[in-house]
Amino acid sequence: MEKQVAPKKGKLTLKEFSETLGLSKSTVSRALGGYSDVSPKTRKKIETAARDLGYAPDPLARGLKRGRVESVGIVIVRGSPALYDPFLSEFLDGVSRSLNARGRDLLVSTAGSTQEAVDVYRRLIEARKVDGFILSRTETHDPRIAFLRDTGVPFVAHGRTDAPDDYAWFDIDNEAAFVEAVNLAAQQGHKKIAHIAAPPHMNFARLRLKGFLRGVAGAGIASADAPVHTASSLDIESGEEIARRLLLLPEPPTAIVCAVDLLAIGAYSAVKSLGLTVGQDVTIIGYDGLPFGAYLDPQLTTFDQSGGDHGAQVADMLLDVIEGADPAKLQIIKQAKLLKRASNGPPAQSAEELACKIACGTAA
Amino acid sequence: MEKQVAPKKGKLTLKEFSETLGLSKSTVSRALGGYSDVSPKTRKKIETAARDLGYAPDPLARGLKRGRVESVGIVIVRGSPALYDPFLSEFLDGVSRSLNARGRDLLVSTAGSTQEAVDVYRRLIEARKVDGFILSRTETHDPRIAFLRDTGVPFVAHGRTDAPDDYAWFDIDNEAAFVEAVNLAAQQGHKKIAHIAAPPHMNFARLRLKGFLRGVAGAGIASADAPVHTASSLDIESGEEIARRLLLLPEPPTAIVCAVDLLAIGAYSAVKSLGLTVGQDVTIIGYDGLPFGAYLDPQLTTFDQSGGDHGAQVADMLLDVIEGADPAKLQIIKQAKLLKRASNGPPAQSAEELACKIACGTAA
DNA sequence: AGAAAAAACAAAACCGGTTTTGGAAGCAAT
DNA sequence: ATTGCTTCCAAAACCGGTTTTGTTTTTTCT
Repeated sequence: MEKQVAPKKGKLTLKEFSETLGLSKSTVSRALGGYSDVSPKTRKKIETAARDLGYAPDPLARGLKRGRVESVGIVIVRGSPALYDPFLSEFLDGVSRSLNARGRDLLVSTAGSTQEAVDVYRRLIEARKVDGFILSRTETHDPRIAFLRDTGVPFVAHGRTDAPDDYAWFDIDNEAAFVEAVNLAAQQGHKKIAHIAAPPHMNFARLRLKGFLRGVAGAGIASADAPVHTASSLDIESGEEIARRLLLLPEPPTAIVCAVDLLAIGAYSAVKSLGLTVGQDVTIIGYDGLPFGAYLDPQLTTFDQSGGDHGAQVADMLLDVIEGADPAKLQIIKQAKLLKRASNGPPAQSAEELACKIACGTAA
Repeated sequence: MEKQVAPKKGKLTLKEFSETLGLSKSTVSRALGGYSDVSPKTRKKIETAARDLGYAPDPLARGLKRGRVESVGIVIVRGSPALYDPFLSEFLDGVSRSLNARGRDLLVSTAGSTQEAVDVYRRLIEARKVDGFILSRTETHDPRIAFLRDTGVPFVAHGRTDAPDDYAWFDIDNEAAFVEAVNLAAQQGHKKIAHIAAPPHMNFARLRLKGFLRGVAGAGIASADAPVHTASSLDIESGEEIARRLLLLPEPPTAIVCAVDLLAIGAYSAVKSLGLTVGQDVTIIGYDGLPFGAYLDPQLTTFDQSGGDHGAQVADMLLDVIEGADPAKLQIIKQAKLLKRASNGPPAQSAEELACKIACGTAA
């Protein structure tokens, strides 16, 4: 194979463009850049010609001088259960739409852990491939945020950490959502409500637990009647196993509030395998709004995520930060929307009676 | 806010680096570029110093001169049911890994249709943001491929079109997989096997149908005993509706081979709602290997996708094309792997008996 | 030993823009 | 009429590399 010569794309260059106009490069550049020392007449002429001839500056060359590349990055930490859920695709779609509307693009990379993500950040910064970052799935103590804050690179987090004071973030009010979930169950007459929590190093998990505890306290339920079990991994198996353990307690909960939908789906299995009916014997409430939840029997009561909107919002915030906005002033919290479906309802019997029913079922 | 001055990153520049070495820019650049007109001694010295001082050329500046940016693009066409499935995330992960291993990055954008995707391609090419593209979910007549072929920009398709001759692609042997699916059912004694097809403008759908037809012909089943219904959209509802229609035929099929898992999941609902048992009364076979399939009752027999491997493979191919390989010689086809689980089995009764059973059930 | 060829490095042009500096023309004030 | 300001445009430097062209030194050949 012959050594390949660059095809010399027929792109119109500033030099050529300005020559056909009979003006200098600098004048044309300044006119298009909106500087003041160009007469209105000349400016008009240049702008018209640019449109007609289809001139647009090469972002690469511009980036070299300006130090910006008009791209932002996101590093997805794999291994999380994110693979199951449509949230990521929707989120990326929203981000992409927002960015494209403002002439930017999105660079995506993956990493095995948040630590590894930091290495990727370092590489991308070093290589000058992005102007800033979007972070997703923040952890309670997040090394990524520490790193980016230190380097001074613009970023926006989707989700907070334990010290969400001086950077830009967008988050759902997880705490309020779980207060609401507990209230829903309490109002329907549940006296014993359990929580299957996610590992507390995920910040959302911490907040959901906090909301759960605030909810039960508010409903006047003793903490002994509000057992909390933490799942080590956020998958269906884990949900099933823990729900089963909860239901086999001497006094089983009549309602189980799950940190994420996958755990709730597992809980369905546990309830069914014990011969019970979801929504009658046991209320199950999830969180994530997985489309799949609508196909479960009965349909899962959960909270909507609307990842697209989040993505768009976060991307917009990041562009603002890149353009100089104060990150500490860009902090947005949004309420989650309850999707009330069919997996919740008044308890068919009390906890004691439920325990009895379970004992009979498993004995049989 | 004051006009912000570029922070002047402390990056080591070629000029500085070569000066500390007492050499010229050109010599240093050529040494690191592996050119021959540098003495071994000098080269060694330069390479060592580069490592010690952490010098790396700025990709932006390099790209400006070379015409390459060390990034490739992928435009995801939204609106497809892709949102449900983990394939996309896994695919992106695979792509990203492969690219990063070779020092490249991935730029992701979204579009509402393949036509719109072409506009995005045009913009990204014009803006010189990528060196090539990865296409996913090819259609039978794909405008994206026509466009990219005409412009001469390197690309690799994940999936073929109807005329897969002169470009690089990677595809699963959809046809063979569906022959296998039919054979599986036929060998277990099914005499009447239906296919819920996907819209034929998706190329994989065309090939799966082709495989299905070849399979039934090979099994000696008359086409009257192998009804094909095409789903207008690839979702659960659609699968349920069509499966229901199939089962209410005078002589219902005892096995249903579905083009994708989502349709199969819908078929489960139809079977169950008619009081039948999946895997006994009716065999259901899917395709996609959605993790969710393993949690259905009974577990869904389907074909594995392993999106990560595909992504990695496709990315590698693209880099080869960018480096000058002949696209027409890069065409890889891979066999799908059957995940034999519990939704298939010998028919509990003949088609006539099944019709009877269904009639009783719906009457009751 | 002298000419030709090869080796090793340096200087300068270039990629395609932006930004700083410079300079001519036009007008008001002294 | 000279000085002093603006206004508007052009020249040149710069961003940080790569590549082409030049030059000096060393080696090889007759």
